[in-house]
Amino acid sequence: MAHPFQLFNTLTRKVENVEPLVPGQLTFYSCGPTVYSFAHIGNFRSFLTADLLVRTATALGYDVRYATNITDVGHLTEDDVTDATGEDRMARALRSREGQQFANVWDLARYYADELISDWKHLNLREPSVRPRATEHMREQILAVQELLDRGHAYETKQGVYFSVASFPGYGSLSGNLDATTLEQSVRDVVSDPEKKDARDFALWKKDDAHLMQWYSPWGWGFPGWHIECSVMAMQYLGDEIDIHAGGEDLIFPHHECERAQSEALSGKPFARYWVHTRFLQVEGKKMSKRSGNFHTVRDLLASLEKGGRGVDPLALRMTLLAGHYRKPYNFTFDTIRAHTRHRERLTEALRAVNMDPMDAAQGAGTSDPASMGSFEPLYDRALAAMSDDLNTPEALAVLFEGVKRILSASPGLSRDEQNQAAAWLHGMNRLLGVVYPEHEGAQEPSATQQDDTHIDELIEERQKARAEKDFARADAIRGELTALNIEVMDSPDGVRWKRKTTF
RNA sequence: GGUGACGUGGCCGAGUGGCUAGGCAAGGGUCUGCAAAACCCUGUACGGCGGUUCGAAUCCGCCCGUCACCUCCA
Repeated sequence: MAHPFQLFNTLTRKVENVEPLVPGQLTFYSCGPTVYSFAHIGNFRSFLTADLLVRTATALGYDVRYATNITDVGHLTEDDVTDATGEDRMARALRSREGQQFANVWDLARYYADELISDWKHLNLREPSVRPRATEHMREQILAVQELLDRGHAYETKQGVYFSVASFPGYGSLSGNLDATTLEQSVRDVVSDPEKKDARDFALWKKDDAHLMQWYSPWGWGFPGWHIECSVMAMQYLGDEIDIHAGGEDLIFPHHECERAQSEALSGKPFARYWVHTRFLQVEGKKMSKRSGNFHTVRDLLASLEKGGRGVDPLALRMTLLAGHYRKPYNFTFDTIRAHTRHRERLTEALRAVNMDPMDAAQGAGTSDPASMGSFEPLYDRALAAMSDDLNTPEALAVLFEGVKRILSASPGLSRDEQNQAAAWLHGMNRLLGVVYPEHEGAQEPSATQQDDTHIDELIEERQKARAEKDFARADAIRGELTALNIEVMDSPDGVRWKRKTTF
């Protein structure tokens, strides 16, 4: 391997060389969202970290097996609370105005899961090797809970089944929440099961025959605890010991701490070797929340202006999200989106300069073997080195811009050979970063509609005619009309091009 | 209260002991019927105060500020 793959491991609080269990292979589990609403940019910052991890590992030559789940069970908003205030997130979503279109929670979950995958593709995220869903692994979860009971790591009360934290000495080492008293105090003011033996114990199964999603178990009707699904699915698809486990920083505690305890109690082996956590982003300098008015879903940003969206180019959004290092606080702003929309335009210019049609660059995906990049190979190497170094995306982007500048300064005038080398480099950079051109069929420009385009093309046509007749007054008038439609026209030696102007 | 992270030019962001990324925005120029794109040029920053050192944005200490987790959240 050209570069050692290094990642910050939450467990050891150090940047470490990634040494997989089986050399050359990498098993990776990334925690997905609960699908009770549209995914927001914060969700995707974390999914993007997973995506970049997979791309980098693949580029380094690892054979990656990548699982990411969909949580389609509505867990309680407070894990321990058994009274009426501990409401299920999905049940709440169903009652909301938007949720009333769904017949039941199952429909709601299915709808948002589909939307998640649609956003996923727009943002050029790689498809996982497997995308398991919690509801489709109920039997395995019940068996796991039973196994924990049999092994003496869990106990049953009138209200549920709990994992006994005292039975697992390593509890707390991932999050640093080692102090039992602190934990006890923090859960003191919520209503909890009086039969729980230890305040830290968490639910494996909740008995509840009134819950909107319920299954039959050895303990009667109810539903599984939040953490058990990931243990079960990770172990089923990747094995008892996995190499890397990732998620948002909020998952360090309690989710990953609990997941780890359960899994290791089940298998008797270390669960994940490296834990990778993505920091929350801020939006316009503040924590993203609906109340602050800075809450953005991916679909709102990508949707066209006509449809009430912001008309952001999907890959510009992707680039904006990866412009900050995943472990550092990152302030997401519209200024930054604007800057990256510009970068996308330059990238498109570069694709043109090397004779790649930006719209179907994916089809023409020629070779991107570093050897065929010629003098661009060092630039690829630097980007790969940056990504290998704990996913240093800002550095990798800087390398990308350097290469783009190099291509544009030399063009026109690039030889056929140079064009091919530059094209191979751009393909390689796209495989690594996914910001050069879309990789999924139909993932580009969800904002554009056929109708708009026809009208615009007519105006352009008319203007061209006027220009040919040297009727520049008429040509400029049409330009004005187009400008009013937020269309910018660009004349060039090889024809007219136009684009929608950024309006945010 | 406990634990942790971060503070770089107008803005976004690398760098982590000497060689001082990259981009956006701005100003000037080339090109163009106009405009855009593109290209060329200009711009020397590291929260504060001490300390270590021949030399610190980079190491150490203190202070100030911002954020996060400990409680549903990616």
